Amino acid sequence: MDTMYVVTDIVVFKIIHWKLCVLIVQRDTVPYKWERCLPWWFVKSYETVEKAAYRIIKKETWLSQIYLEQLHVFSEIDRDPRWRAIWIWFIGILNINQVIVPWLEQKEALFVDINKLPQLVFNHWEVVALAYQKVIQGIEDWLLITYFLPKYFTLSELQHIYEIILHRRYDKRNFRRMIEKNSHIKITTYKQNNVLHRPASLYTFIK
Amino acid sequence: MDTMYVVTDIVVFKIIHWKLCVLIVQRDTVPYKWERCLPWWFVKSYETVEKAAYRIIKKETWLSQIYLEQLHVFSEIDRDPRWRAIWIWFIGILNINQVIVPWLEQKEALFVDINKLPQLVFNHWEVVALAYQKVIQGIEDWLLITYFLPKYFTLSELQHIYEIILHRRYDKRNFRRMIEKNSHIKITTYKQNNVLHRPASLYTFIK
DNA sequence: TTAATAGTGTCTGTTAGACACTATTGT
DNA sequence: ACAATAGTGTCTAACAGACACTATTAA
Repeated sequence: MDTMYVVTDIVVFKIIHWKLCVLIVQRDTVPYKWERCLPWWFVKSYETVEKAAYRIIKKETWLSQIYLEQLHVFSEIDRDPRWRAIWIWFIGILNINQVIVPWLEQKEALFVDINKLPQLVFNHWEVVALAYQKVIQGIEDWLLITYFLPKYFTLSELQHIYEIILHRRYDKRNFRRMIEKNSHIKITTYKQNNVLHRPASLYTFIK
Repeated sequence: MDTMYVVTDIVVFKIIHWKLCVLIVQRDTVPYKWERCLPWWFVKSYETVEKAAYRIIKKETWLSQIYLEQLHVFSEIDRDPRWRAIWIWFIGILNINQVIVPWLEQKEALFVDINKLPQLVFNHWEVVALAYQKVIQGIEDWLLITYFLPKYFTLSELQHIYEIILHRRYDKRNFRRMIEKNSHIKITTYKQNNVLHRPASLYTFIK
């Protein structure tokens, strides 16, 4: 009957400029002080691991809205020689309209193309790969994709995000037919405006 | 920076008499002493959560082989008023040939049909439901079903297990065609023996 | 009128599901 | 021979994927 530190770590995904990106921060504690890593912190005794994850995201991005889902628990005894701890990893998803305030994006926290990640401490690169696999699964199985988009979106945007994450192309007509059969995605009467071309109808998710 | 107790809990599944069953034990500590619950215990500082799960299963069943997979972390602060703890839940699967020694099965640990579970402490019933959902997912997505069967098995056994877990029927011919296309399941040259009918060919999983 | 993207229909090959009889073994 | 389960082929409807042109808006 031993007690341990509990740490929450998060792989935050967001599509930026039609690329899948991951939120990277700088460590402000030893070991590896100032090196690049994924957002993390200790879970406090008065909060759940989910609450801790929300708190960490808010500290790093000033955003209080994010989709979170548990990814995996790591509990190797020699991961950090100073403490006995376990690491509860989350996947987080921000939608394309959720912007991070600029000075934060410049100085401390930033999104990096998943294909151009810098060296990360510990096994963080492997965890990103695991998280990406789970996102792919979630998109094939159900509506995880909804969290990458705001409430209203065009079918081209939706198709674009499918293509980026699943790394394949869709034929526009076949894609639209697929969506028509999906009972969770419905057309609205709204349209895009201020675009330099025929405005697209906006769609929405119904859960 | 607080420390907590870490508990591992396991939902162990096994097909017995062609029914999906869950391993139930008796609590030997307060609160709820002697009531039915799922296998659990504290994670010690010198082991991972997985090692703890194996240890718990060995204590309850005397079996040292089991398939384990992480299910979910619960960390509500008021779940147990005596300690601040977090609960790491696992799914465990035993194959149809792995028997529990009889006196244990009678006295302390036993498998109960998932449709006839007794009252369980805490939210254990909900966790079983969550675990069952994940098993269904795992069977649809990939080869989780392999863990319900021993190394060699007949297609009728495989079909039977699919039918029990996914709660649907398959046509024998369509099922066999489906399996032929599955590159992870291969026929062997072995056959059943000592059966009162035409002996079936044995198949095996290649991973 | 042009530039830019939205929106639409058909054909074809593959797959999933419905369906019934013959084969092989032990007793 | 009988009891019991193994093992096999065809037809059809639904679906997935390939493919090219017209529609609508702002500038």
